[in-house]
Amino acid sequence: MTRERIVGDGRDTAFRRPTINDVAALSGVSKSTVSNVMRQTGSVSDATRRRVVEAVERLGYRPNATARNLVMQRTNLIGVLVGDLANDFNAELVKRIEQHASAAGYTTLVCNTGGHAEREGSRIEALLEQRVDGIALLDFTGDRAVLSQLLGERVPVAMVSCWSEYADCVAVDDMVGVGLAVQHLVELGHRRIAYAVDPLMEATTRHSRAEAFDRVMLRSGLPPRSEWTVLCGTGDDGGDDAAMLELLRGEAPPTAIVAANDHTAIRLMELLEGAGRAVPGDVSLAGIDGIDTAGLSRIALTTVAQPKEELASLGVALLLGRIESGYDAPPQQRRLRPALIVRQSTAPPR
Amino acid sequence: MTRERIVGDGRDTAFRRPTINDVAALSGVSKSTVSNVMRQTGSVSDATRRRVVEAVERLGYRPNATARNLVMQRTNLIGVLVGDLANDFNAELVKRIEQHASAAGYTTLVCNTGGHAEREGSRIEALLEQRVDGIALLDFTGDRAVLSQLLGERVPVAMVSCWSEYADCVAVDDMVGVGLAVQHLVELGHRRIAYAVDPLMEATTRHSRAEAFDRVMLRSGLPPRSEWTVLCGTGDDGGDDAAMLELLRGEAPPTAIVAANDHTAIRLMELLEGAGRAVPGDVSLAGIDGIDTAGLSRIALTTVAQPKEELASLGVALLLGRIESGYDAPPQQRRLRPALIVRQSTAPPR
DNA sequence: GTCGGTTTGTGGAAGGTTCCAATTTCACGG
DNA sequence: CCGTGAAATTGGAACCTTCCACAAACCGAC
Repeated sequence: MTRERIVGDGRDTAFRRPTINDVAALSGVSKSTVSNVMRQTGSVSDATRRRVVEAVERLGYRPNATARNLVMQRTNLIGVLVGDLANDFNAELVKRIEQHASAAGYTTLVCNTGGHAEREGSRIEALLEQRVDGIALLDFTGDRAVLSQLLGERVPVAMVSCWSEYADCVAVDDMVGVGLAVQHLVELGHRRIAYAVDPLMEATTRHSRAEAFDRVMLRSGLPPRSEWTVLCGTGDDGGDDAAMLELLRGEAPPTAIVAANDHTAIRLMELLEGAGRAVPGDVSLAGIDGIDTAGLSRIALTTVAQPKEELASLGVALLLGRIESGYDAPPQQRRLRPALIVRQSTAPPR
Repeated sequence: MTRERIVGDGRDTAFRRPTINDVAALSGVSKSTVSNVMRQTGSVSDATRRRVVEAVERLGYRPNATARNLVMQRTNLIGVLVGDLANDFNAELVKRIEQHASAAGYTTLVCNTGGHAEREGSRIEALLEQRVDGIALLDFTGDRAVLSQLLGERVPVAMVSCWSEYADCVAVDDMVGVGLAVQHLVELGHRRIAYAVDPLMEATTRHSRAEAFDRVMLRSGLPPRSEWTVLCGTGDDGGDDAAMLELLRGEAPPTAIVAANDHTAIRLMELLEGAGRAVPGDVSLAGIDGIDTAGLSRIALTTVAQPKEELASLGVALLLGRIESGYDAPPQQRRLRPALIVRQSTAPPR
C-alpha cells in the first residue's frame, strides 16, 4: 500500500494520494461500495456507510476528478475566452459567469486572448484537449479558421455579448443601444456626431455597433460621413488617436462623439482634455457598456448600460442547457435591451 | 468503429471523438507509434510518421488530456483564487498570470471567492479534485481551516500579493509602501493622517498594511490614533462609510487619508466629494496598488504602485518551480519595492 | 549467409474512476 | 426450515492515454 522511500536526503518520501481502493481496503468493502457512498447512489447500509466515511476521513481521500472525467466523458469544466481581462466590462462579466457556473457545479477555465486570432486558436485547442464541456466566448476575433475549428468540434458554445448565427448567443440589441445614445445627443441639439471605434474590441460587436450607428444616423436624417468614423487607439493596436484630434481641429467639426465602448470613451475623455477640449463643454461624449468606472462622479460618462447580470446568467444558462440537453438543437439567440444612463459628459452643443 | 444511430428524429447520431486507437487502425500502426508521433518521442520512420499524421488530420484526432492527465498524474492546470475579479488590480494580475502560465504550457482555472471563507474552501476543494498542479492565491481570507486544508494537501501554492510563512510568496514590501505614502504626506505638511481600511481586502495584506501604517506614523513622530483607522464600506461588507464622514466632521479632523488600496481611495473620493469635501482642497487622499483608473487625469490619485508585471511573473515562476522541481523545499519569499506616484489628490493642508 | 548493433515498431500494464450484471445476504411468510 | 423478493454488495469491463520491456526489421561487415 505504501511505496518505498525514494531518495536518501531524508525528507522526500514517495507520496501517493489515497485512492478509492485504499479506502475500500481500509473499510473492508469493495471499491464499488465506496463509490456508492461517495456519490450517494445505490443502496448501502448505514453501518457500511459509516465505516466508509470514517476511512475516507482517516485517509483524507478525495475522488480523482481526472479518472472520473475519463470514464464519464464529462469534465464539468467550462472554458471562458475573453479578449482583455483588464477591461472592466469583461472582468465583471467573467466574474459573474464564474459565479453562475460554479453554482451549477462547473469550474471555469479562463483564457485571455489579447485579441489575437492566433492566440485565440491555440487557447481553444488547449480547452478542447482538456475536454471542457462547453465554451463561453466573450470576445471573438471573428477569425474564420477559429470559428470553423470550433463549429467542427461539436462542442457547445455560447457567445456572450457577441454574436454568430451558428451558436447560442446573448447580447444587447446594438441598434437599440446605439439608437438611444444618438437620439439623446440629437435631442440635446447635436447634428454633427462622430463615432469612435475601438480596434481591440470584439469583431462581431464592433461591426454591429458601427453598422447600427450609420443606420441610426440616417434614420435621424443625419447622413453619416465615413471620415467621421475613427479608429481610436494608441497606435500599436491599429488605432490612431491623433486622427480624432485632427478631425476636431477641422472646420465644422463634430460636436459630439459616440464611442463604441466605455473603455474607449474614457480614453477619449483623457485625450480630448489633454488637448484642451472640454467635455462636455467643447465636445459631448457618450459610451456604451455601463462599466463601473463610468459612474464615478469625476468621470460621469453618459453611457448605454448593458445588463451585465442577465448577460452572464443567460449566457451560462444557454451554455449549460446545450451541454445538458443535447448538442443538436437550433441555436438560441437572445437580444437584451440596454438602458441609457445620462450623466454629465453630454450637454447641448455650444 | 462508428456506433449505431440513437434516436429516430433523424439528426442525432451517436458521436464519438476519435481516439488514438482509431488513428492507429486507420494508419495501420500500433497506438504506441501514434503516441510517439504525437509527442515527438521515440523513433519513427518518416514514412510511418507521414501516414500517422495524415490519419490524424483525416479523423480530426485530438489527444484526450483527461486520459493523459490520469496516467501522467499531472494536469498542466493551475488554479487561481481571487477575491474579487471586478477589482482592477486583481483583474490585471489574473490576466498577466494567465499569460505567463499559458506561455509555460499551463491552463488556468480561475475562481472568484468573493472574500467568503466558505466559498474559498469549496472552490479549493473543486480545484483539488481536478488535481490542479498548483494554486496561486491572490487573495486569502486568512481562514485557518482553509489554510490547513491547503497545507495538508501537498499541493504547490504560491501567494501573489499576499503572504504566509508556510508558502512561496511574492508581495510588495508594505512597510516601504505605506512609508512612501505617509512620508509624502508628511513632507507636504500633514500631521493628522487617517487610515482607511477595505473590509473586502485580502486578510494578510490588510493586516500588514495596517500595522505598517501604525509603525510608520510612530517613526514619523505622529502617534496613530486607533479611532482614525476606519473600516470603510457600504455596510453589507462590514465597513461603514459614514464613520469616515463623521470623523471628518469632528474638531481637528484628519487633513489627509491613506487608503489601504486604490479601490477604496477612489470610493472615498466619491464619498468625500459627495459630502462636499474637496480632494485635495479639504482632504488629501493617497491610495496603494497603482491601478489604471487611478491614472486617469480626472481621478489623478496619488498612489503607491505595485509592480504588477513582476508580481505576476515571479508568482508564476515560484509556482512552476515548485511544481516542476519538487514539493519539499523551504518556502521562497520575495518582497518587491513599490513606487510612489504623486498625482493631484494630495496637496499641502490648508 | 551470419552476426552484432541500431532503428523501428509493438503489446500489455497501469492509472482511478463509474456502471452494470451478477451474486450474496437478509427478512419474512408459509 | 425453505423459498422468495428485496436490499446490499461485488467483480470486472470500460474510459484513453503513457511507458517500458521486448520483438522485428534492417544494415553493414565479415
